[in-house]
Amino acid sequence: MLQVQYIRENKEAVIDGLKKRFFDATAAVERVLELDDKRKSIQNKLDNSLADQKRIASEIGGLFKQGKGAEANDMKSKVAQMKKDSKEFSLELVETTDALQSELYNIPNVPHKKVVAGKSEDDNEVVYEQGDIPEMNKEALPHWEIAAKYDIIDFELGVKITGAGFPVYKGKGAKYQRALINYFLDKNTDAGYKEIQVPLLVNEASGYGTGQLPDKEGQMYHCNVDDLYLIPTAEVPVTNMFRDKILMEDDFPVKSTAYTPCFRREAGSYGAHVRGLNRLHQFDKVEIVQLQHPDKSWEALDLMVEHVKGILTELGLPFRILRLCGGDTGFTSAMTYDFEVYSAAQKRWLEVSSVSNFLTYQSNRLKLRYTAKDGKRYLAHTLNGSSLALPRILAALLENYQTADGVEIPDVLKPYTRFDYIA
RNA sequence: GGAGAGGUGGCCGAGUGGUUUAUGGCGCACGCCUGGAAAGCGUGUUUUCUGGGAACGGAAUCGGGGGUUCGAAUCCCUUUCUCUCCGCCA
Repeated sequence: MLQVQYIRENKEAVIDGLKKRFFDATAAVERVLELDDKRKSIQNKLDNSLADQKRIASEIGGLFKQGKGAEANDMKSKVAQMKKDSKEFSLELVETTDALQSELYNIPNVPHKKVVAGKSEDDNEVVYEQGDIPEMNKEALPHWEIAAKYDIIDFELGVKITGAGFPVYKGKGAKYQRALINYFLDKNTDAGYKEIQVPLLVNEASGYGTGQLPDKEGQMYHCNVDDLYLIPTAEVPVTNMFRDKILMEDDFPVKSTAYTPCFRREAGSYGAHVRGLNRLHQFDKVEIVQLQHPDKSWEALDLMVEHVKGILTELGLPFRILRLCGGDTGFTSAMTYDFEVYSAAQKRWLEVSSVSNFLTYQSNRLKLRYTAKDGKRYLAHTLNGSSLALPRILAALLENYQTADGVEIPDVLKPYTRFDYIA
């Protein structure tokens, strides 16, 4: 969430910036400032009342000590009304703080100045394109047919075991996926990211920390008995490792990478465009997360984009990079780049990575701070991105590398797969 | 799952209702001392909110939440986590 102080000092800029999301924040900003003023004045009254009570309590203590019980009992009656008042103040304070909090939860991050206004994905800007769109012959198969032909991914079997959106990878399909995971993790650790293995179930506090709760509750699977959520992305456990942390300025950058399965309910989305591996309830993803000094986060975002670019280049997939418009940029992000690879047989672009800078929006909620050289504490910046999401990469690799005799493996992956060909 | 013991500051560790300050130690920072250093001595050292230009104040904070009391680290309720023993288990 945004910081009240930031909103106060940049009121117009916040309102203007959010217009790029077609989000009218005028009223919400006013309410935030009013609630914050109210909170301060109540806090003041409460503090004063408590200070008086504290003083009297110690006076009573002194009187008892001196054996002046009668005087002490007189003073006790004086405190009764003060106690009543302070009780009321503290209830009011909680109420006001809660109201302020929920106003703040409902205001999205302010897009960076480079982000263009726009309502939907149609307004996203293509900022980079690489690789030729492959010319496939008419017999070129979409990946779900390739998967069936070579018996490497079984969608029906997944339906039997669990339900739609939970494919079973078999033989070289399973190995291919494992090879990709290892390859991605190696690329990330080579770039200085520390490899982490995290829990796949998280508690409520973690869900709030990264903003999945309370708004997107329906998108996560929930284990009711234990009140735990299956992670929709490694971002949740990895970022929450640093919840309530105070780092030293020299600790930056903190770079983490983790492979995890991801679980998403994706309610109501069925049909042709979610066929095969295009959209699943369970999928694998390798994530990169950075904690950054506020002065360095934009540079870090660019480097993360370059990093993902490098991987896609090695895989030999044609791709493009989009800078998302205001309306398509995630609620918590100030700027997001999406990577899309071209799926030759489906003749469409598939999103395989999303790289974002959240500035202090996440860290404010996480209470993730650092101590600067001047001894003061500031919120850190957080960034994350996928490098990469497996299923659509696998789909594109299967489709783009198919030949009449089988599916070739990109050279860079051969040491990982330990086979050169799927036939 | 059963029984028991615990959670105190950056760390260790004392503290069974009341002295305006949570004992003491370690670590860390600064100062004194020194030719320089160590030792020694002195000062400071949780975090959050809040008043103030600042100096300097006020409030909260002893795992979390609630209660009793004029007053709670201390008593009561609740919750969570850790440890020990037993049981189960890859």
